[in-house]
Amino acid sequence: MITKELGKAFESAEAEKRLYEYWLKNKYFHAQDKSDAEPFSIVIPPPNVTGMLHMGHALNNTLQDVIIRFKRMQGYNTLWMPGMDHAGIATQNVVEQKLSREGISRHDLGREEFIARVWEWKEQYGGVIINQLKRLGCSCDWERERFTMDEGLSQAVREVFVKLYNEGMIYQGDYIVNWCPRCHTAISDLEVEFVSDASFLWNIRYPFADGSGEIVVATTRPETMLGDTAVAVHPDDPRYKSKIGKSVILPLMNKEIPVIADDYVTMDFGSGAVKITPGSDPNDFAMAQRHNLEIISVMDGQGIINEHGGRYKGQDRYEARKNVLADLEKEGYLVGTEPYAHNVGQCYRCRTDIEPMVSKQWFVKIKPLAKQAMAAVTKKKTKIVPASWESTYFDWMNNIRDWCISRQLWWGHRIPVWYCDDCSNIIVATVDPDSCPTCGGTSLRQDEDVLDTWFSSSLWPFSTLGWPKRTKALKTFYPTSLLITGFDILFFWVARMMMMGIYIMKDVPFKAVYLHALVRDEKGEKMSKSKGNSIDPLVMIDQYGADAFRFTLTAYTAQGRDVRMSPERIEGYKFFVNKIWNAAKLTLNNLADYDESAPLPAADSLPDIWIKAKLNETIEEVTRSLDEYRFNDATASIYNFIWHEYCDWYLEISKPALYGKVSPGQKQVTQRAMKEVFATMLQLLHPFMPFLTEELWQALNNSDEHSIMVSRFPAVRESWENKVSEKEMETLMEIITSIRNIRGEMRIPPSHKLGVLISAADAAVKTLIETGSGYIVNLSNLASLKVEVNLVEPKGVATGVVGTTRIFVPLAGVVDIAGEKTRLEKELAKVSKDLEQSARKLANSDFRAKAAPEIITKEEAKLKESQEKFSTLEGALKKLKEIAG
RNA sequence: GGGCGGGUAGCUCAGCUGGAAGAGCGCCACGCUUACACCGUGGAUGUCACAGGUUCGAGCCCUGUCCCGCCUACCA
Repeated sequence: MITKELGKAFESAEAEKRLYEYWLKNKYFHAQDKSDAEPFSIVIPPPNVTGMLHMGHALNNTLQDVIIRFKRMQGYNTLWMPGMDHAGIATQNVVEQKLSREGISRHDLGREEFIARVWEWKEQYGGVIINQLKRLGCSCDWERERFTMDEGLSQAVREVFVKLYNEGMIYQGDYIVNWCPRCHTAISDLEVEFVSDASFLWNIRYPFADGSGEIVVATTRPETMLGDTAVAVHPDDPRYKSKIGKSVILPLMNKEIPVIADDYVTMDFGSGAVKITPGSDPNDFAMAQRHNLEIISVMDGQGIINEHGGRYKGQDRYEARKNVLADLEKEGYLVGTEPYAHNVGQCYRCRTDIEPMVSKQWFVKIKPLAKQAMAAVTKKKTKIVPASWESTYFDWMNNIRDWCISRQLWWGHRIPVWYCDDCSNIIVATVDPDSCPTCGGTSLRQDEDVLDTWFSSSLWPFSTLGWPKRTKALKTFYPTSLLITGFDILFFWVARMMMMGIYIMKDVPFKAVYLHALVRDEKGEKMSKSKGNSIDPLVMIDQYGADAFRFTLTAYTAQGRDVRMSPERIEGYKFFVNKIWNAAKLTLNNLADYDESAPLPAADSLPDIWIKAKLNETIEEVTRSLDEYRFNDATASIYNFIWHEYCDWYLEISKPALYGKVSPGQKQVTQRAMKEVFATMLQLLHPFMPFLTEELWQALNNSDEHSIMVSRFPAVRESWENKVSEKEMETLMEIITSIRNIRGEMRIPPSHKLGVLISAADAAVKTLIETGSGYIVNLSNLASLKVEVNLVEPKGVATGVVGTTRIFVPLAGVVDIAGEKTRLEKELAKVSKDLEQSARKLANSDFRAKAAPEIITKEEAKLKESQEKFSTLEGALKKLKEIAG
């Protein structure tokens, strides 16, 4: 048969480009809206439109592609839905920075013009990551690519908002929220990151208004005292019981505030009294609501003290802190300062310290949604893998607070709420209203805020499939089969998709979710630009090829473990690619004169049967591993098969047959087996190394008519199972290894062809060895091989033992006898340790009484083997000593 | 403060339901054998963090301790 000639090495860069285009051209990535085949769908975790491919994306998308290609080859109607996220804050930041280089702000442009600029930016620079995903080999259905801000998805957002609003699940109100003074927007609890700050605890004296002494409070944020509206103590605190209801004078502000009692206060912290600033602290805000306290905001949206801050007006919050402290000191109110470590909340986007502020925001009532989302996991409607994440999921859901969904940004889905200036009616609608349905007035103002980006992301599994339209795609692919994502967005995204999917679609968004770990550097540190330890995936692809890179990521993915990426390991798998390439060259070269149509002259030889049995086991392992998302096991299994079974043994042992040194018939039989095994092996490897396998598949078939990616994934074949032949082949392999071992240990030069004698325990073993003698002679470089049943050990030989078989390598004239003596002694020590262990176990009556029968049988066999080996080695040693004298 | 994960060969890590400790890299020796030196053949290397316990049997199960990560939390 004709195969394509292969070059010296796999040219990954050239091949990747060519083959990806080939796949696209043939629409192999495209899923059918309607099909007889069973559907299998995954939605991509949409990368930010501003994003550049980093290691996290590379890992996440490689795993998705592995599963998608695997399922596609298994015959499913496979959809991998791609797309991007509009990333409200991030994108707005990028465009604002660009504008500031031009010397303008978004306010100079106005809202409409600014948004137009963002779209312009998106068209020009946005979505580079899509092309980067293509370089990884991702087989997404690009024809379906969606964007959270596109028309359909925006409609979905409105529909959901209106539905939630109408059903009382969305409300608006003045509450304390996390405010970022730099981004000028509220953010959700999740978007706040806490960092430890080595600061101070300042103790401040608040005198009683009636002059009867004072009360000392401690704070980490003295500047907020400007907005204090109470001092709280524990109701049971004997020190303060009598003071409850009295007033203290707020220093610097000279106003009276009450002393109240609330069991939120911890008696044994500090003085047991705490200042209450409802406008600047969420706990204090809650207390203010319980006690009907006045709520004063002393800062504006930029973190600058406003008119409620008295003489500090106009000062930035850090400057105000300094001045407040100085004044307190000066006026004798500062009692003490102690070093204190506490956590400061920062904006996850820009690292600015968060300022808790009271403002009017929109919220989603979350408890009812969370309840359903938990039930779905409890009832296994959605399976979380690894299951250990379930407790984290439940814990978060149980302690969840209402979701603040409004953002004071311009880029995003504008809240579909209008206010009528004529009758102050509120209109919540999916379509922009022209006039007020209540009074008919036309002066309508739309709410200025946009929605949290995660709001639209939470709809992703159904909005991308066409909802609110009832599309065929939606019917076919929802609920999706699987979600693969990093555990870091379990709350941000996974949990919210669960809630929205169940609420809107009345069904879970995905039947399973696989959470993978984070990619770190070699030292285990999180990769980041600022640390300078990040590895660019694209550089890795350029350097080692996408296949080696993907294989590395997959091989690193053990459940529940961080991925520590190092270029050395990628290089190692590049060597694996090279190994496969060369094995392919050998394979293909030896198929040149193979006539597939010719009748088969003989049955498979022992190595042929063996390699198929091994391949069968590999198919089973790879399939099971992928079914269970045990990615590292899948790669280990296939790596071992290709390198150590196919290359190291099968190809080597088959060479004589392939070179026609056995018989013409045998050559053809081996060609047939080799071709089949090689082709199957490529298919097994395809999900991990799509480019290399496609290239070799086409070379093997000398055609690009049928892509490997739409070929049928190998299935286990009962006819390939053969435990007996496997065992026989293993015996031959062990004999070969034993002779090689003696050669190596005894420093017998490879050029020296040995004459070996083998003693078989019985006629059956003798026949086996004789049948395989060609393999043994060839692979252990022998001049001659003689096999007898119970051969008497000759003098001056090195002895090897394989089960009941004894191998004698004459040493006369080759090496000194002392070397063999050392080798035997070493071997003997090892065996006697095994022997002792087994004997001790079997001598234990409890073991015999309680262990499973098959374990006992196994142990007995082990003992027998050790005993035989021991006596053989001992005998050999004795003989050697006789010679040596 | 709670929760989770981890501590196995020099390094990075596997080890699924408890039954003779594994891989890759590195290391040592030998080798240009007509696919591959990005290779081949052979070899060395472990008180499985520590202390108890359960069990005939523990890297794996239980208890405690010590380190190291991460997540979460309203003690000012």
